[in-house]
Amino acid sequence: MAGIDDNVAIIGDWVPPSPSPRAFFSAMIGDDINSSTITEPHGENRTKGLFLGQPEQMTTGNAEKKDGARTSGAQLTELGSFSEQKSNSRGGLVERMAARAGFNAPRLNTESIRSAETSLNPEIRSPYLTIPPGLSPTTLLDSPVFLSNLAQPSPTTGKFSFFPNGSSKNSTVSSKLPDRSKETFFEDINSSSFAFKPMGESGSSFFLGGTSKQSFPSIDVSVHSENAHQSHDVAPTKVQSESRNSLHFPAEFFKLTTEKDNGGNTVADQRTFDTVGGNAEHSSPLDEQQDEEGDQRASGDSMAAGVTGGTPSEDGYNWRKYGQKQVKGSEYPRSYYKCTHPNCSVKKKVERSLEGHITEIIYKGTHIHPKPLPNRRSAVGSLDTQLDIPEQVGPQIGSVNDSAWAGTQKGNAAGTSDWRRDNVEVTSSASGGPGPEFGNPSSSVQTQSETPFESADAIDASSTFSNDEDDDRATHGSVGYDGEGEESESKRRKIETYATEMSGATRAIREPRVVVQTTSEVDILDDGYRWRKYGQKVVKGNPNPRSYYKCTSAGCTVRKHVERASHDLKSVITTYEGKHNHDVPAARNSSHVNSGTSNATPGQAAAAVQTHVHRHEPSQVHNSMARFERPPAFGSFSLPGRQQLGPSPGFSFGMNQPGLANLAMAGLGQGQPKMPVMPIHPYLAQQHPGNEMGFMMPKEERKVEPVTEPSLNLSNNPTLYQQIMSRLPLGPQM
DNA sequence: AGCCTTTGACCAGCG
DNA sequence: TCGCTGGTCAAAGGC
Repeated sequence: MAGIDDNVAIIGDWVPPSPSPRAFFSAMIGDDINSSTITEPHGENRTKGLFLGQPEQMTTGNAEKKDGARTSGAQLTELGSFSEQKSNSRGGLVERMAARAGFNAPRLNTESIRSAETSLNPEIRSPYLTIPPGLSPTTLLDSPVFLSNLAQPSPTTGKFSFFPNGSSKNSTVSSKLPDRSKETFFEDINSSSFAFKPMGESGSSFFLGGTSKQSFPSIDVSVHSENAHQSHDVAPTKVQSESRNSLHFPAEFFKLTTEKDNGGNTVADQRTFDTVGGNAEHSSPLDEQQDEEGDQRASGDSMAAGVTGGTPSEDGYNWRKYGQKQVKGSEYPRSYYKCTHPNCSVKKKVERSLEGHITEIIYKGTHIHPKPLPNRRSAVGSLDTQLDIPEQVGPQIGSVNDSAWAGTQKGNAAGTSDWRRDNVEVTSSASGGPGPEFGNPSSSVQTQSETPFESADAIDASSTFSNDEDDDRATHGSVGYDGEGEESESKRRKIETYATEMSGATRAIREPRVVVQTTSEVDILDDGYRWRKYGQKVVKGNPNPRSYYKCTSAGCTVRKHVERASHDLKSVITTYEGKHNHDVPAARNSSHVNSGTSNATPGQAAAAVQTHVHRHEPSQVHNSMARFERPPAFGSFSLPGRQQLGPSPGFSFGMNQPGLANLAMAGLGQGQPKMPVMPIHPYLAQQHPGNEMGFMMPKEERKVEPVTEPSLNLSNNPTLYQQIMSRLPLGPQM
């Protein structure tokens, strides 16, 4: 594959002029790394554990082998052979899939990691880099010092002070590392069986597998592709930086990559992995770790979540388990999770050993939101907890291809060949795709818009955050962290500031509640929309059970609960809550599961700019301050014959917040809904077009109970709710 | 009150 | 068409 070759070539070009990364690393942690070799017989588990994301490595290695003439640098060679060995060390499904697909999807094997970490053998320990609490391997990766192109000093620079062995100097050293060194640094790590020794069960292994390992290799691919196709417009250094969040990649880069992806799976795959892993990467490594540590303490599984999503909540995101199954060929039961964020369709499959250790995690999709703030009630899907910080909002890649785990993001863990293919598809679509996501390579790819650096710009615009990836993360992920831990003050402040701004918006986006009491036996359940019952409960005051429903339409956050009136069993009280962003599904008979295809697709929604309640309002579209709808130009991004990738067009991203709006405008061009835009309730948009203060409005619940207006055509259920909603007062919601 | 997990059943794709 | 399999649904109960 050209992509691979390119990679190799690039890699070769990047032969480090500076001290070997290994030497560097060695200096930090001693000779352990050097002493440790891939042949070190520490058991298979160890080997496996040490090399999460090996597929990527393998790819690189294979490529190298494939075109050894182009491969320069002992490191690469070593890496290649090493990868190969890894490959050998790991058998089973992944390999089979790899063989079948010609590609190895990264697979997170936290179990292995655990084994390694639990080892008491000093020798085993040696190759590990012990990271003190508060510092994650990804922190290193994220550190501005690795962003040579980012001259700005960052508070995060201090992260290295936490480097093991108390080598504060490490920080200095790292910062001085040539880009190439940086890159090779990790390669060496890989090749030398470097691993971050998990702190506790969860361990940092997660980072290694999910972030460090996967993101980097994949990055390499992207970079290489870029270089190969882009005349090296992007300095390796820069690329390296990008590896973490792709924020600074020129649009062309993504475009090229995408194109390449279309033609070559390898690149696409790699990139995809980035994307997948990207989710995790969005978050600040440091914060993430900190946050995760807590989680891990509880579950003991691993940080895997963060990037790889160990336990449902360990990765910082909120997940709802919707199924579990013993799949054939799998030793352990597989659990299925969905991100509880209203508009996020990310799913993951987690296999756990009997001990509860995660043995495999496969992500599908890309989070379109930052990690929810910890320490808040685990609001599943709650806007309060999961800020709809649009940050990445752009396109909901994951949702986009829900059709079959397409769009997938193998988070870190990775994937099967099928997922890989999906990724490719996604990527392709992304190439035309809309919105980029911060820190998400794939998203970046998607961005391929005309505005280069949109991501970066967006971030910058966002402000207060410096433009380095760390900041980026702060914007995307850190926001979701409480920052408990060693987080620097400055960073904390930034986060807080951002969070504060976001919170304002969050309050503003409180969705209205409309209570509708029907007097007929026609249950509003049959209101034309598709609902999924997710709970039932008997609430006091009413002996009749209340059923809870969520709109099954992708991207729709509308919920409702229905119960019979205690005083009149014929009366059905339905309480709607949420914004309502799509039209009534065309066909009631369409597959429920595949509602995504039957329900208004994002594109459709975009075109119509309709919501359950508010179908009108062209003004919404034109209200630049109120909604951030996908411009027509985005049409080019939509995938022919498939669900549109990005955020649902009907998905409204409010930008009422002056600051945010400005930022958005400053950093993003039209059609680049990737900036921090806040979802805003349609009411706000309607009622306060251009009202920049709209988002400051306190949450409010509108209640219309019971609905008694005879004018409401109850017989026409599909429009009942709309009628009701449309009749709501238009006054300010302040 | 709201959401989660559990778990058996259902559904669709595939050979 | 049938059986297998993976993925999802949804009732019930728990947190």
